[in-house]
Amino acid sequence: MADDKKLTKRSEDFSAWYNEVVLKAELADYSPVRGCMVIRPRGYGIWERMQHQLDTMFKETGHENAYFPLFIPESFMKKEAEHVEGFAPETAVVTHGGGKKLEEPLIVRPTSETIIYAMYAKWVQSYRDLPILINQWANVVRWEMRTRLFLRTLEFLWQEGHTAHATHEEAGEEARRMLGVYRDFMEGYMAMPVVTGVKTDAERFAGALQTYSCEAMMQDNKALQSGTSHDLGQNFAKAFDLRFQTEAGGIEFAWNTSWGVSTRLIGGLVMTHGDDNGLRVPPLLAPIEIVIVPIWRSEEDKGRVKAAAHLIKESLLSWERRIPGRLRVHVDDRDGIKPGAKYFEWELRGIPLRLEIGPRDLDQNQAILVRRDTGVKRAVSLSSVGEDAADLLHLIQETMLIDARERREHNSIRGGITYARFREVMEGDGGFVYAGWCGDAKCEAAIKEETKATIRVLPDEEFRSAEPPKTCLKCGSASIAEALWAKAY
RNA sequence: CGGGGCGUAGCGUAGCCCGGUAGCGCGCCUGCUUCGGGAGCAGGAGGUCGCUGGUUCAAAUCCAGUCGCCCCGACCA
Repeated sequence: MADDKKLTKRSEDFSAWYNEVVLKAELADYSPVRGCMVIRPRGYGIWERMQHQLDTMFKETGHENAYFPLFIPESFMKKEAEHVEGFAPETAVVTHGGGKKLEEPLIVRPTSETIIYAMYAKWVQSYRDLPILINQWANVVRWEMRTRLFLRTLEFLWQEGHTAHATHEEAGEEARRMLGVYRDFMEGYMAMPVVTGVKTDAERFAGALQTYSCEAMMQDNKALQSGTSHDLGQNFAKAFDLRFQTEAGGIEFAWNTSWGVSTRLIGGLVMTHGDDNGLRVPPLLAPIEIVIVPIWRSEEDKGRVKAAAHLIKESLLSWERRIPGRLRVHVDDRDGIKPGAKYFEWELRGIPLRLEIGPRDLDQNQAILVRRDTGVKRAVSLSSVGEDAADLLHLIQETMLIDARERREHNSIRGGITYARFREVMEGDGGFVYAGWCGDAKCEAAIKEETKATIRVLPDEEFRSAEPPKTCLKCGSASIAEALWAKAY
């Protein structure tokens, strides 16, 4: 049945489409544990490439990796009032170990601020010990009510950077710097454009002074918070007695930041780039960039075409490209499956470039390159296939970002929207709406109540409208900041 | 936790009202023919019908209970 093979269309049921893509492209699968998923090799391969690139960027900005325990003493969590209040409802608690009740319950980390700053307090005596710039790659647990593959699971993988500084200014710069790193990564590698800005009180991280965020627009026009960076001020330093002696001889509390991105990014990748044929992976993150499909009729052709396919792979692997690393190539020479079936399979999995080689091509010393993003086919000479493939991959990467940005702008509304119109938009197609805000949390809450839309961020300057809004979207009094409103994941 | 739905082969499902040998599609295995956009034919493997109890000569089917999952609402990367 042909219908069994087709995905639900995005326009029919976006949520069903998303689940099918994740499962059928073999990125992840449901596990026997409620709310927890298994990340399969094709999904984990993308995560590994994300990790590698981010890790490089963290190192380039002076950070080192370390590892802190999974378990956090309950008393640690309780030391920062807002923090415990924010996370208590969603923590998993270990009460027994080795068959005995523990004297003090252990929290399975939902995030590691408390244990990390407790350790920093031990390591820091003087301003000479600062800054501390540490990142850890870890799993965390948050006991969510409703889960979605990659977007919200009880356990997920992430990185959390934790830094300590001598001045607030330096910490503030760090928080902004890492937000910039996230943005560069999301746009440069994921081809996922983001709006950056600062969160309102309602959406701020529990225990932070300021939370900065990257917000991306998914194809259903909802916002995905894809990375956050926090200026923690001295809140945790005070809770954990993280003090240092200044150059002048006084004693001060250190200033902290924390910042993180998670496997949620994979969900963002799917919902940013996927189409009705399946996943589309930007080349820079694709574990396989090029799949070679040999085509044959006779036994005789089969031999020579398969041999040619492997030779082409060797040729591609030896190509010196401008970016680090070799081309990542796979030859699909499985017997008993027709080429067409292979095309559908690799398209579903989102491989950016397909190379078809058949007897007729071989006779003409050429191959066919097919782009996953546009479907456009092109014949190339076997003598220049490496260069052509590398160029196309580069072009695909660029095109995906441009297309995603165009889609976002097309679904963004700016300038003088009435609240009635706003409600229509949020009940209809949704999107990003830039509008004024009076600064009162009551207006924000009322809008959330009535439309489900929230302020995703107060956008950074480059994202703001040329003409600043004058009045609050809700109450009509003077606007103190332009806000980006949207429904969110 | 409130509302709605569903548990039958790896996946999707029919059968249930009206009890009586568990069926179909996809996938899987073998063979032959195929192979430039989801192949065809032939043969084959695969099921404690979520679980427990009850009614009955007999339960996927009727009754009671229970567990799990999915969808919609309040929290969240």
